[in-house]
Amino acid sequence: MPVGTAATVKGLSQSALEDLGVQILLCNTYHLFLRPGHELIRQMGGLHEFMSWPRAILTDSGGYQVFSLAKLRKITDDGVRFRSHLDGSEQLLTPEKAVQIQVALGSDIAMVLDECIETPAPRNQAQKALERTTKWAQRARAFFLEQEKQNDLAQMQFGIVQGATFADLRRESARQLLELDFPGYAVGGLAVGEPHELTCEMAGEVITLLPSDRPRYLMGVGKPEQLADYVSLGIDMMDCVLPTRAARHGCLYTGYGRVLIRNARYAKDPRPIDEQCSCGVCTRYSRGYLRHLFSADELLAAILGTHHNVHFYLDMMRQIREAIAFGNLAKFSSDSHERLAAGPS
RNA sequence: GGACGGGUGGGUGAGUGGCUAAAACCAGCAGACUGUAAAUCUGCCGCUCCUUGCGGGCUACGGAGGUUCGAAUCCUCCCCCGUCCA
Repeated sequence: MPVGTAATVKGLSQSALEDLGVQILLCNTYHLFLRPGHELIRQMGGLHEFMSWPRAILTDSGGYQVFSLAKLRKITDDGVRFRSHLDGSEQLLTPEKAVQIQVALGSDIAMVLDECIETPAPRNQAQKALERTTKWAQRARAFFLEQEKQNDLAQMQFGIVQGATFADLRRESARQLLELDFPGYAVGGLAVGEPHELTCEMAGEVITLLPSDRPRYLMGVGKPEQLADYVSLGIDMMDCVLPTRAARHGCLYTGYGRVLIRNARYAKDPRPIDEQCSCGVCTRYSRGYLRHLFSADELLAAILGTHHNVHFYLDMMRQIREAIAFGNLAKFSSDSHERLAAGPS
């Protein structure tokens, strides 16, 4: 899932996203709540209509902002009190409020509000966040089911496993959430500081407990060379800002590593970003031209870079699906590790 | 011919006796980015030497002299640039 926090994937139009084959976008509850406001979006016909996106939308709950905006919030058992980074106003986000906002937005998948903490974290802190996340999930689930009864929602709600880097806490979290019978489950609070091996270990601990006939979603990952690892573990869904953000910063992905397009070595390079890539950028523009756009700080740099990186990620996932179909995901995974580590020519 | 104002590292431009190899910004070079406070952030950015250290040497604030323990900073002359007056 490409990330479109503020109802836009930075640098790409909705038609471009459709053409790239994007099936589902991630948008953000907290950010859309602050601006332009969920009631406004409801009045505009819901998020799909508002942003003209006919395909699926998953809305994150604001749980990640508990982590990323740690300096601007205070957390209590009731919910999270944010100091808005936009206007300084104080905003209270509770599990119920997060549901309410997402119902107003009308996303296809709504995430429960969770407490995402930095890793590594002390065990008692991890335990506390886990317990709160479970309690919030219970409240969010109850509130959602109530809303569903009243409003005939075309929306699903996913729970989020926490537990930092403690295997037993992760398992405990999963078991508690299973009682709430979510139609899909996410693993959150990973890739927030711990090494990749530990991310895999934690995801692996939990994945086997979660029903394989329902989507299992690892939140906020990952680097290109990590995607196949996660899928190998049983992960069905992922989202990440990396392809879009890195693109804006001049980091372009290829099948053989990253091209830091601002580097002087690419100034007169007539080749495309990735000679194996079939995207609209690689079939048309040279590295030299792209480097020029980035150097000159042109808008088109971000647009073309993002287009390529999103294409690259989607293509990576296509290849992974293909590998699964052919029964050689393990080989694909190790091969891609090697290729991506090789570095661009 | 005269009167002012000014000449600082690739650029703009601070600095008006020591804490200055010289602020800041830009450019340049390299790096980071994982449920987006990110078109952001970080490091390097005179030359050179090595036992890589808050290390040594050299060169540097238009030019040449001078004052001073010490000068980008003060003095003298010269050369440029701008504005104005003749």
